[in-house]
Parts: sequence; C-alpha cells; structure tokens
Amino acid sequence: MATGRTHRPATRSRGIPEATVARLPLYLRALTALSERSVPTVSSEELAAAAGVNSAKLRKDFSYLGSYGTRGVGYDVEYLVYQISRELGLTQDWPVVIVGIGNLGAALANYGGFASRGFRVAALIDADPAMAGKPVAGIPVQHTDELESIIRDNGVSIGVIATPAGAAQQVCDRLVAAGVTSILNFAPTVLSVPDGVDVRKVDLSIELQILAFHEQRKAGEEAAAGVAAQAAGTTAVPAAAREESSATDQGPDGDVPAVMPA
Amino acid sequence: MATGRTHRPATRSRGIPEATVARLPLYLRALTALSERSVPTVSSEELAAAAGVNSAKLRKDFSYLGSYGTRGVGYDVEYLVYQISRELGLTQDWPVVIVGIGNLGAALANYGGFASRGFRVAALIDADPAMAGKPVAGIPVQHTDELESIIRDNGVSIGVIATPAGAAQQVCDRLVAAGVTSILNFAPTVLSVPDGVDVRKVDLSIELQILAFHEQRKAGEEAAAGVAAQAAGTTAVPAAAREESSATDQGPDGDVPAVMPA
DNA sequence: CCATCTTTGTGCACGCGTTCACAAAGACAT
DNA sequence: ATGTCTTTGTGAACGCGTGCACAAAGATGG
Repeated sequence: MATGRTHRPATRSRGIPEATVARLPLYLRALTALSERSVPTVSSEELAAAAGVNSAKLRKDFSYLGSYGTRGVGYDVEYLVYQISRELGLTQDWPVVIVGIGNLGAALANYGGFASRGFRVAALIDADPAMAGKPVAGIPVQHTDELESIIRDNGVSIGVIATPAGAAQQVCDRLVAAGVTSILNFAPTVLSVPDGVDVRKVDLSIELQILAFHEQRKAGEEAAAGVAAQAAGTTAVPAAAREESSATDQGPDGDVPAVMPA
Repeated sequence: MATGRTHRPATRSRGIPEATVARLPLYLRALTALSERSVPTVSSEELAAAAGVNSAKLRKDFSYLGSYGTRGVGYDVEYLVYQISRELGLTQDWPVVIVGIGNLGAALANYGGFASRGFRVAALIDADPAMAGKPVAGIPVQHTDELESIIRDNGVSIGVIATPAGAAQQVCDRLVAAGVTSILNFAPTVLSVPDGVDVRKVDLSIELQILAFHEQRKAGEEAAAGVAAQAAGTTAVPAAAREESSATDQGPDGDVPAVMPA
C-alpha cells in the first residue's frame, strides 16, 4: 500500500473498522469484474481469492455491513456491488479538483478509474499561467486564482494535491478554507489541517524505500543461506545478493548504462 | 496511505516491526530537511512533530534500531540520517525498471524523489513499438522484448509496474522469471507471485474511495447535526451536504463544465 | 418431512501496534 | 563533586485486527 491515513486514533466510523473500509474497494473491484462476466453468485472463498485476502476476514468484513449472504449459496454479486457502493458513498456524484498539473497531475486526470466510480474531475488547477486554457484529458486547465470560486461553484469537497512539496501546504490551506474536507496528497510533505479534514497520503518514494528494506534483508539472508548451503555442498541462487558496498557500486555484472533521471 | 502490503503474516524482519519500517522513510525525510538547514540535533518531540507522529512512537521506533540518542540532548541529525539510510538499504545503489510508460510511467520516470534516495532508473520499458527509442525523462524507452536482458544485465531486483490492468500479471510474471524480487504495482489488479517476492500496491482509485466513505459519513453527521441545531435555532454549515441522487447529478449549483475523462 | 451438505456469520483467542508513564542516563551549572 | 534538569529508552497495559473453528441457517435431494 502506499502510505496510509494521517493519524486518526482508530476512529471506528459507524461501527465499521477502518481496516474493513480500506478493503471494501478491493472487494468492489473483484465483484465488478464478476458482474461483467455475468456471474450471479459468489462464495466467500472465491471472492476472497479474487481479492487476495483471507476468506474469514472477508466474511467478517461483510458482517459489519449486514447479513447479505445466503448460507449454502454465497453472495449475490449484483446486490453486493450495490450495497458496497452505497456504503462507500459511490452512488452519489463526487466532484474532485486536481491541483498541480505536472506529469503526475496529468496522469491522474487521464486515469479512467475515477469516472467509473462516481468521481468526476470538476477542474484541473495549476499555478503556471502558461498552462491556463490548455486542455489536459479534455479538460481545460484553470489558474490557481480561480481555486476558491471553482470549489464553491461546483460544491467540491475532495481535493487532490499533485504539486511540488513546497507548494502543497499553501494549496492545502486554500482548499480547506474554500470548503474542501478531504484531501489526497501526492506531495512528499506532512500536511497540517484542522480537525474534521481527512488527509490521505500517497508517497511513491516511501513505497520504494520499504521495498528496498525487504530486498536488502532478502539479499542478506540469501547470502548467509548461500554460505551455509555451500558448506553443505548444495548450490543456492545468489541472484542479486550483493553486500553493502561503495557508493559507485555497479552491480554484479558491470556493463550498466548508468543514466540518471532528473 | 495508499494501499499497503499484499498479505504477509506480520513477518517481523530482523526484529524490526513492519509498522516501524513503514515510518522510517518518514523520519528520514524530516531528518534530511533538518540536515539541509544545518540543524545539529533534534529531540524526539520536535522530530515527531515534523514527521506527524507521536513522540513516544518515534522513540520506540528508534529503539528497534539501537540507542542512537543522547539523554538530555536528543538525536544527532547527521548520524541518524546515516543509520536510517543504512537500515533501509539506501546506502547502496538500487537499479529500478519502470514498465508501462503511459502518463503514470512518465510521471514516475520524472519523479525526482528516486535518484536522491539511491534508486536509479535503469530502464523504461513499454510494449508499444512506437515508443521505442523515444526519450522520456532523458532515458530512451525500450521495447518489452528486451525486458529479460535488461533485468539481467543491470542486476535489477526492483520493478515498477505502471501498465494497464490487463497486462500487469503478464509483465509481473516476466519480471519475476527474470529475477526481480520486489514489485511496486500501480495497476489495479491483485498480482499473484511466488513466495519470496514482495509486492506493494498503490491504488489511486482506492484512496479516493476511502476518502469518499469518510466524506459521506461527515455529510451525514453534519446533516443530522444541522437538523438538531436548526431545531435549536443555531445555524450549522451544510456546505457540501447533499443526499444520494440520480446518476446524472450536476451538483448543487449547476454550471458544471461536465467533461468526462477517458 | 427429514437428512445431508454447503456456506455463512461469529465467539474467542492470540498477537501486533500504540500509548502512557517513569526510571535511568547524561548534560550542565554551581 | 554534587545536584538539578532535560530527554531518552522501555516496561506494562490496552485496544484493534486477524484467523480459527464451529454452530446456525438455508439449499437440495430423497
């Protein structure tokens, strides 16, 4: 997962645990796929496999929503799609603004997964005057000056921040002041917001760092196991097992293109 | 947080809890900022505030790494930066490939947060022959056919999947077969991988859905509170409180650009 | 109508993560 | 050297989330 919610003392909203809420979209996606294949019913076991979770967990999750299953049969796909959609609030229209139309903002504007789930990109906003009017994903970019009026005129309550880190807090403050109460933050900064405003953070670099940690651990263990196996006469696969080395490490096989990104 | 790890029965890698590992990059970022401002030492209280966490939690997190603080003074910023970097494996070079150079892939290739933390974009890979050779972020895109040789020649162990959902599993299988053992998946699919391969998922749409859930709850509570307050003669702010409506909902104030993304 | 079989819904136990609160440790002044 | 003051490091308690395992519920066949 990208990174999660920004501190909230485990508020159990309307009795539904936070962990369950986070999994509902997963179930919804799996169910939608089944629905498209016209599958009428599905067991907790099958659905759990499709969503990549434990079946007991899935049943417990659904039990928070109510008793929507039929024992001996399973769950009615269409009915469950509707119930989860309603629970997540996806049966209504959510106008969303995206602030910061750089590479990432453009990617978000083009992302198809929004429209299909009740999210409507109401406006794209950027601070660069040269961007103003230029269409991205078929929507003309508007200047930051109009942020407040856009929010109010469209009744926007969800904002997406895809600006550089330096601008994020400022943009956030303006969004909140204009009435936005939920923010999805892609900028690598800790946003401070008043009570009652939800912030979720997605941080690409953090995810990679977590992977690197486990990767390093695997390499270490593998190296150790390799030595042990070697001593025993077995051949282990050292693959990418290389120890901590100098900064100009070239990898095991040399011959590296070595092109640096910006 | 975007969505988290894909099932792992709470493996405590080398005694460091998973939850702590996920916060280390956060601390590292705050510490780097302090380092750039030439701040020599920092207390757990200050650093916790900067990282947006509880100070007790931060101290406990650090205690898993060792006793790097000085009582009565705090932590040495430079030293802690080094220790955390080492723990996360960021003192070594991690070649990374990005597969799927659409809007998102390009955004990732341009993302500056990678290079500064030991990650090097070794190659950009796309299935579209028309993309081949075209430079993105200064790196020429290569065709999928070369995936295996790129992985092997560069000793790549971390892959980023930014393809459409339909291609993700196939790409994943090829990455794994070629030797990749850690995958960051941006495609909205559950990937199945053999044991020993780590997968982390970032799902933009899921994050928004979780926000929508809380937003809906807030609107509901607000409406209820509003009614109560109204009965008492007070005026509450109903802001974006509108109930479930038809699919072609235009928002409360009409006048919506109403352009749909792909 | 009864028996059997499948699958749900959940009580319970366990473990991880969080937080409190405090003793130990060191800096610093006298 | 001694006392005071600050801040760390951690023992202990608590709460949430997970997974097991089973009873209840309904379908299905005879």
